[in-house]
Amino acid sequence: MVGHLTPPPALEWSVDNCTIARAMAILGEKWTVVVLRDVFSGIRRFDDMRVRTGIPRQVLTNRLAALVEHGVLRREPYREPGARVRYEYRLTEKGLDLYPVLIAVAEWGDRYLADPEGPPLSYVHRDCGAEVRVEMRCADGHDIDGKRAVLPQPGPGAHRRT
Amino acid sequence: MVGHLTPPPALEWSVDNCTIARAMAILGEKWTVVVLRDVFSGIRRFDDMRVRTGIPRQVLTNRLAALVEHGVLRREPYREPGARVRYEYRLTEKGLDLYPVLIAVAEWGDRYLADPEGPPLSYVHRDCGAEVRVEMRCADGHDIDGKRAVLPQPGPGAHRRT
DNA sequence: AAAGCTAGGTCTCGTTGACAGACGCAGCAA
DNA sequence: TTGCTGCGTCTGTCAACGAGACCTAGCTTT
Repeated sequence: MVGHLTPPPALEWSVDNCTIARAMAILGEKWTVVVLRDVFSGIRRFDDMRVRTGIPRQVLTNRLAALVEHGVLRREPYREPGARVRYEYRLTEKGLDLYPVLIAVAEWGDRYLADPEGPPLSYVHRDCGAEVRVEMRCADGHDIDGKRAVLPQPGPGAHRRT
Repeated sequence: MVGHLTPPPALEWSVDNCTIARAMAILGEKWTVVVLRDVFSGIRRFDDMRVRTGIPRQVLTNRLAALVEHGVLRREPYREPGARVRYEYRLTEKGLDLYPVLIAVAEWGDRYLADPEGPPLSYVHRDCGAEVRVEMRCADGHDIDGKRAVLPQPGPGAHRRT
């Protein structure tokens, strides 16, 4: 416990190695998160995704290739009886680790952007069926009460701007 | 407690009212989350953001306008001594509620995309200085252990596809 | 073996959005 | 009057998206 910290001078740390920007370079391309939503829901095949989402073929091709290239998805061969070998897309560990991102986005969207009848998709705990949410907690185990209780700080990779 | 649930038939619920897609229509535009990162870090003025991020003027103008229009930011007048009135951009409640999203993205980026020296930015608990993380927890209070313990389900707004 | 189906992948072309750089503009100061 | 500041807008170029048609490998059917 160090007492209340004060914000650092905000303009002094750089931005070119920003991990948020890098993450969003992957996740922020149009349709990428929608593809991930489907994959998390067990949709693994090109045409299933395309039909469900309406993503143009080329774009879907690009997104899947990019996600595979970034190690979020992996391409696995499968074979339906009496058909040739095809490939499906499955989450890697790196991909599964996007679950909190997906749920955080869904939670925000559900709160502010849902239709009156509610969101079309929810996430529940497999063991008890209760809705899953994300919560902020600090490494010392304190639950973060208000959002003002979080303080952005320069991290180890921060370097001053010229 | 209902025992383990089995996944629903995945192809049967629709997608056009998806709150994830709607959220990403706001957050997924290029640079939007980077702008938010700055605003959360206390950067509130056009040129400060532009210099720090390198976002082209037009794009920054568009993003700020879009975020204001969506109610994520609000435009507040301020006046430096001996200058005319200008406007700065501040988070609304709706914007502050994006904190879990921002931290979830940062956490994933930090884990997989950071430079060897570490990320340039971290989020700490204002009271104790410990790093803030997001965690998944269900409404019954169970911490979600593995990521396979979450099950996507059709929600109240789900409607079948034709 | 010829023809057709399936689950994708590829090509083309029109439209939108990003980027860089220059210019405009409302106050305030000199 | 001129210049500075903090934005905003205009212009032209290039990449990405969107719609639709066309291609393809391997299987089945005749």
